[in-house]
Formats: sequence, C-alpha cells, structure tokens
Amino acid sequence: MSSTPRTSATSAFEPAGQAKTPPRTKQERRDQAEQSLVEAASRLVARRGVDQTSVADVGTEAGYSRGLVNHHFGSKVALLQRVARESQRSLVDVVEALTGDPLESLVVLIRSYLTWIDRNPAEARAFFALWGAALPEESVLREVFAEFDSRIRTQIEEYVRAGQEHGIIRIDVEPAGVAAAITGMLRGTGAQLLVAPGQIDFEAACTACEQFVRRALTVPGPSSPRVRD
Amino acid sequence: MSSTPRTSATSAFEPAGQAKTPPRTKQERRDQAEQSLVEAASRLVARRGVDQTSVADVGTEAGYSRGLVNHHFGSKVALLQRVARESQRSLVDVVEALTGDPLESLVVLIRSYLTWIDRNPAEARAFFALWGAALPEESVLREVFAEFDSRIRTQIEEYVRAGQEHGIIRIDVEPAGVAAAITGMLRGTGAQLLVAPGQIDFEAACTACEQFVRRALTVPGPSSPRVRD
Amino acid sequence: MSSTPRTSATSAFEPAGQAKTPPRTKQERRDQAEQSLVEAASRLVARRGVDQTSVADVGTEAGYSRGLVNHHFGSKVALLQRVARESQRSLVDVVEALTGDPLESLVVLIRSYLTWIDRNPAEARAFFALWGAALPEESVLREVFAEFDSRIRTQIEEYVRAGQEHGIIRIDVEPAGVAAAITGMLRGTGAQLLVAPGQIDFEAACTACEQFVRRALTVPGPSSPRVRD
Amino acid sequence: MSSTPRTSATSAFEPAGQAKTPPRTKQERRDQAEQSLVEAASRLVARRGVDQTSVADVGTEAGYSRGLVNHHFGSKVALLQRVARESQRSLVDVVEALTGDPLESLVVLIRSYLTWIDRNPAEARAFFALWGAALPEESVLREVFAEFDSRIRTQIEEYVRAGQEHGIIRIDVEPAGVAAAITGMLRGTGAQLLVAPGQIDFEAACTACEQFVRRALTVPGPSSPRVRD
DNA sequence: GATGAATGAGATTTCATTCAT
DNA sequence: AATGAATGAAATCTCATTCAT
Repeated sequence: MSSTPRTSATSAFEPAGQAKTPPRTKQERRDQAEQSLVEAASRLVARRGVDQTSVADVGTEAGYSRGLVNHHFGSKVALLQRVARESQRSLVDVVEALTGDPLESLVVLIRSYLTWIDRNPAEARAFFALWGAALPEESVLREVFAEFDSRIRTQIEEYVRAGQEHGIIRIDVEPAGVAAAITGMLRGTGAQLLVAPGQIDFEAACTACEQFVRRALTVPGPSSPRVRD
Repeated sequence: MSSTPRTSATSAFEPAGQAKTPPRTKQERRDQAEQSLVEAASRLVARRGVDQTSVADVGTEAGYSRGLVNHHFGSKVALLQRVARESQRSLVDVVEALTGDPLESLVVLIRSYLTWIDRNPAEARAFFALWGAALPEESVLREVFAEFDSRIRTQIEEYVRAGQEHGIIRIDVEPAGVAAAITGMLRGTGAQLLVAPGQIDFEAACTACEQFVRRALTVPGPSSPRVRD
Repeated sequence: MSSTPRTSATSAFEPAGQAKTPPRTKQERRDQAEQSLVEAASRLVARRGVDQTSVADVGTEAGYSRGLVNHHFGSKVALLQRVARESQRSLVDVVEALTGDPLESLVVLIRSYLTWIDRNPAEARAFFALWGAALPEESVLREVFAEFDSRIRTQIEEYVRAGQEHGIIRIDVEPAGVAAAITGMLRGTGAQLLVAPGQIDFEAACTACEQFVRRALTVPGPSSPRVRD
Repeated sequence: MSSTPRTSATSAFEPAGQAKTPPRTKQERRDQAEQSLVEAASRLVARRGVDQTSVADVGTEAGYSRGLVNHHFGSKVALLQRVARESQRSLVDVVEALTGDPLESLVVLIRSYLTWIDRNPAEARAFFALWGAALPEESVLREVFAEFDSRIRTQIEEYVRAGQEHGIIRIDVEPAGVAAAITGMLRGTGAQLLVAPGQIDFEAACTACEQFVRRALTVPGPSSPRVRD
C-alpha cells in the first residue's frame, strides 16, 4: 500500500488485500494472528462500537478462540489503541505522499480522503467510531488521537507554509488555523457521510470542500479577478 | 453575535442554571426530576462517554436514586435519545435565529458555534460524545443524528440559496454541497478543540473557517478583485 | 352463579357476567375496585404466571392506577391469596351443588369440571397457574391450596361413604383413596387440556374419566356382570 | 416393581449420587459443572419455585460462582428447559421399561410412579414445580411439557391398544382418552401428595388409582362376574 | 501458541413497597 | 379513595480477566 504512493494519492487508500496463506515460522504465525485480530476488531468496532465489542467476539470473529486477544495484547485497551493506530494509517499515508504544488496537494488530499471514506466505509467507520470514543474527557483513546491529529495538522501546516513561501498560497492566512479548519472539514464531512450515507451527495460535498480550500488560499491575481475552478 | 448576549440565538448557549427548589405539584416534580436527570446524564456522558455512564450513576449524579432513570425514561436508550435531542438545541437555536445578509449570517454562525464550544466545553463535549457514539453502524443514536444533521444542512442550504437569489452568494456553488461542507467544518473543528484543548489556537481556527466560507461564497467583484477579509 | 345450583351442575361454571355500572356508595365503589383488581390479576396470572405479574400491571389492567393494589390489599401476597381463593369458587360451587344419587353425582362432577375448564380456559388457567405456584416447598400459596384440596377431598369422600351406605358404591374401596384419585384425575387431566389445548380430545378424555369412576365404584351385579356404560 | 430394584425401570428412580472429584480434561470439567448446575437448579426449584430461584443462587448452590450458569447455558430459560428435560427422565424410563401383560404394566406404572414421588419428594417436587410453571399461557416451558406429555400419552395409548388386540383390555374404551386420564391421574395425585404430604394416605390413593385402571379396562368375564382385586 | 473454564464486578431492568399529594 | 413519584433490592446477563490445560 505505502510502497506506491507516487502514482496517485488515492491509491494509498486501496484495500491491502493480502492473501491469508499459512505462514511458516512462529513469528509469522504470531504476526498473522495479531493482524487477524486487529482486522476483526476493526470490523466489529465499525459495526457495534467500542464498548459493545467484546474481546471474546474479536477472537471468534478472527477465527480463533475467545482468549486470544488477551493472550496477544494483554488487555482490551491495548488492542483498541493498536486498532486506532492502524486505522490512522490510511490518512497518514495519503498526507505523506503528497508532492508537488502545495495548494494542489491540499486539494488532492481532500478528494483522496473523502473518496477513501466513500469507498471503504467499513474501515472508515471503524476509524470514526474510535475517534468518537476519544471525545469524552476521560477516554483512554484521547491521547492517541490528540497526538495523531496534531501530526496531521502539522503536516498540513507545513504545506501551507511552503505554499506561502513559494507565493502560491496567500500570505494573509494563518497556517495553523487553516490546518485545523481543513482537518476539521475532512473529519466532519466524513462523519456526515457515515451517519447518513444516502442523504449526502458525495460529489457535491467533495467539490464544495475543494472550493473552500482553493478559494481561501489562492493568491488573488492582480489582473484576473476570476478565481479558477 | 457572541458580543450581544441579548439576542435569542446567543442566549441559547447560556447555561440553564435553574435552582432546584422542591416543587409543589406532581407534574412539577416530574418535570424537575426529568430535567435534573437529563442534565446529570449530559455531564456524565461528557466525562466518561455513553457506555461508561450507567443509569444508576445518572440517578445518583442528579441527586436521586439509582432507579429513577428507568422510572422516568423506561430505558437507557430513551434517556440518551432525549439527552441527544436536548444537546442539539443550542445549534438549532442559533441557526434558526440567523437574520439579515445570508452570507454574513453564515459567517456569524461559524463564530457563534465555535465560541459556544469554547465557552461551554462540558455541554459541547456531551454533544460530541453522543455524536461519536452514533457513528457505528448499529448505533441506536444514528437515526437521531441523521435527522438532526439533515435539518441543519437544510437550513444552511436555504441560506445559501437565498444568498444566491439576492446576488450575494456566487451562483457557481452547489448549495447542498456547501451545506455539508460547512456543517462538517463546524463539527470537525469543534471536535478537535475538544480532543486537544491546548493544542489548537481557537482564534486562528475560527478565523480560518470564516475565511473559507466568505472567500468561497463571495461573488467575485468585477472592478475590485481583492476579496475583502 | 351459586344462586342456581340445582338446575345443572354445569351451570355453576357459567361466567358471572355482572355489568360494571358505576355504584353509589363508597363501600360499593371499594368493592367494585377490589373485584376489578382480582379479575385483572386473574387474567394476568393466566397469561404470564404469578411472578411475572406485577402489582402495577394489575392496577393498570383493571383500569386504575399502579398503586391501587397496595392501597386495597396491602401486599402482593395478599392479593394472590385472594385471587387463589376466588379461583376455587367454581369447583367448590359445583361440588357443593351435587345432589341425588352419590355415584351419579361424582360422574356429573367430572364432566362438569372438565367442561368448565374447556369453556373457561382463562379462568381455569389462572387457577392452575396458582396451583402450580403452590407446589414448591416454600410457596406462600401452599397452605391455601392444601386447605382447599382437603375440603374437596372431604366432600368427595362423604359422597363415596354415602354411596356405600346406600349400597350404590362398592364397599371394597377406601373413600379417602378414591377421593384423592378423583381429585387428582380432575386436576391432572385439566392441566393437560391447558398445557396442550389442541392435542387432547376433550370428549375422549372426559369419557375415560367417567368410565374410570363408574366402573371402579359400581357395585358388581350378581346376575348381570356387564357393567353399564 | 419397586421391590425389584434390579430392573432398569426402577433404577431410573435411584439418586444419581456420583462423587464430585476434580476431573482431568476440559470436557470432563465442563460436563461435571453442567451436571452440578442442573442438580443444584433442581433442588432450588423444588424448594422455592422457578421464579424465586436465581441463576446466581444456582451457581452458588452448585459450589461454583454466580456467573457460571450463564457461561454454560447462556440464559436462565435454557437452564430451566434442561432441568425440565432431565426431570422427565424418571417417568420416561419407567414407561419405556414396561413389559409383559399390557394391563398389568399400566397398573405397575401407576404404583411405580407414585412410589417414586413418595420416595424422592425433592426431585418430584422439582418436576412438578416446573410443570406448574408451564401452565401460564406465555410460559417458555409450555412447549417442553406439551411435547413430553404427548410422548407419555402415546406410550400409554400403545399399551392400551396392544391390550385390546390381545383381548386383555376392553374394546369399548378409547385408547387416547384412557391415556389422558391415566396421565392426568398420575400427575394430579402426585401433585396432591406434594402439596399436603401429611394429609394423604399414600397407600390408599395408590390403591384407588390402581383400581380405577384395572376395573375400567379389564374385560368383563362371562362366567365369573367378580372383577379380581 | 492457543484454548476455554471459571470468576466476579458491574450493567440494565423490573418491581414491591412507601409516602406525599 | 386514588394516584403516581420515588426508592432500593434483586434479577438476568455481559464481559474483561485469570489461569489450568
């Protein structure tokens, strides 16, 4: 997945699709079991939520026994944190794969991310369910997502700053604020797609988000006031 | 808008703060108890999340007995749906109170909403925790939020359409898409404020959101290409 | 109901059918409410059993409030004992109404009782549900039914003894044993009718019970060995 | 029959009495725990009734933890159905072990069954308490007992029919009706023994039941009109 | 490495009862 | 007389975790 990030941002969101062939060594078996458990947990979290998913169910869903989660991860919290981190991979991959024109990169990011949600609703829902579970004050997942959000914003911030340095992005915007707004727009729009899949016109929402970013950041041309779109 | 607390929209964000005096009639007692339970549930959901909040805790937090929630609401789900609906009131109130210039109204909406979150983090966190809990596929809260999100988007959509009819908002934007993008931006930015309160510069994020909307929707002036901001 | 016992044993099992006209005096209102509660309890016990019937449900089913049962009866146990006693009335009435030839009376009793069950399955089921609840060692209803069963058996025993004195019933049967066997046969056959209504041929079962009693008790004729039936 | 404990029918009424030694394999542990739980449930149901027996009590009574019933049976209903089925074994065993003269077999059945009740009042009371709990319309146990009663009646019916074919039982009786009457007599008489143990003369009741069956079914002899008894 | 038997804390819910209205 | 708000005990069931196999 992350080995071909150049071809297209969207390709980073393609399903992994590894075949489940019986591995040889103990370490491979161990890794395979853990991976199966993480994926099973992701499916169940997407379906029922964090607290309605039991470790026994995860073991069974993965095709193993009720006790395997604790055997491998020690506790439910550890499993969830692992699942949360894995569920962030898609966004990290796409953000880190952005190249070229900083402004265009941000526009591509928006479409890539929303397209990933649209095409991988199960994985996306798992991510959002975990993120939603991180919102209460005492959530054990809060730190995981606080760190992660921070990294994403920092990346976007750097793109904005680079664009400003290259004269591609207006200098009268605050990079940190823009990063927060873009990240928020992606999350909030994605969440709406998942809460009511049929009610939102994906293309219209995606286009609007792109317009927001492009028009807000494009340097106003002195002669041609028409913003390209 | 947040500087003029007299308007009804802003007042909707003020804490309720009614004193708990022993009421006379049965109906008053009933109403008071239910209100106390809803507020207690809101506090606990903000703190611990939906599933880590027990109905017994809610009763105790409200100053009553463990069994009162079921006496009044019949089930935990019914209570949560009630809390979810009440937690939406603030946003509904502010959206419905918007008047005057459609574009300015939308900009005001953004600042009002984010300011409300910044100033009422407990209530806001309750709302977001419930919203997060609505994301899994089988969540009993999904329908409540699907309906609610839809209403909010419809309101915003109407503002956009009105602005287009009055020549204040560009006609090359899709009202439904813009509504989804704005709603998403508010939700996602608000959520980030709650996940990592210290890491986000509220003013910068708020300003960026305002810029996104104003620049994306403002009709490009023929003589003065500089978009005001 | 008990005012016309002579016409036919079966008539004693007819439904009471009193109209529920608003009564005048307080005492009448009180009696009417209690009667309504007892009947409601009977219906609910027949439907759901003793422990699955709550006093609140009884009040509601009777068309009153949740609290009326405790207001009138003080406790659930007191209500149940009252319902149990009322549910025994039908059998008591029919047993006490028997007249004429003792052997024929017993045969009539059998058909009357089983017919009552067949025609009043709701009331009958209430009686049997209460009787079933009396079987555990520590049941609060045990004494009520022990007394009642004893009275029924004593009545039957007297019929048998009277028949023996008149030379109509064989003297080589033990009246007490016969009374227990007849009572048991009625109860056990009735219970089967209620457990699996469709599976039992009422007429065949009833006839068999009659044959059992008639043939077991009839004095063997010296010249005509054929037992009449 | 009860004087010859070697026959399999009677042995079915003997207490199980296996010692509780710690088993080796998981399967043995599982079976042992389940058996202990079923027996504990039987004891408690006999003592307090179905609804007054909690699954936690069953676990404790069996010498295990509160949660084991749900671990093994999943629900209280499943446990009760299992207990009901096990409690029927004694009667099934004795009915299926009957051999030889059909009429005498039925007479033996009566004494065997009532004797079992008299000697094993705890197990018998459990069976009857469950049977009593099956009488309400919506009881989850109804089907279990409907099936069971049907099987018993069918067995008895076949005996009657066989007796008629061999000329041992009168042909002017309906086998199905007789089966219902005999089953009912056993149940109802047994129940009375349990409701008021001291008030019933076991021997007299048992003898009366035997007389009922023998005299009702015996083919009237042409030369010797005296029915033997 | 993997299983699953067993535990016991804790969740939701039901409900008999008390008592103020 | 009647209502129903409120309580708190107790029920069933879920489940993370421990541990023997």
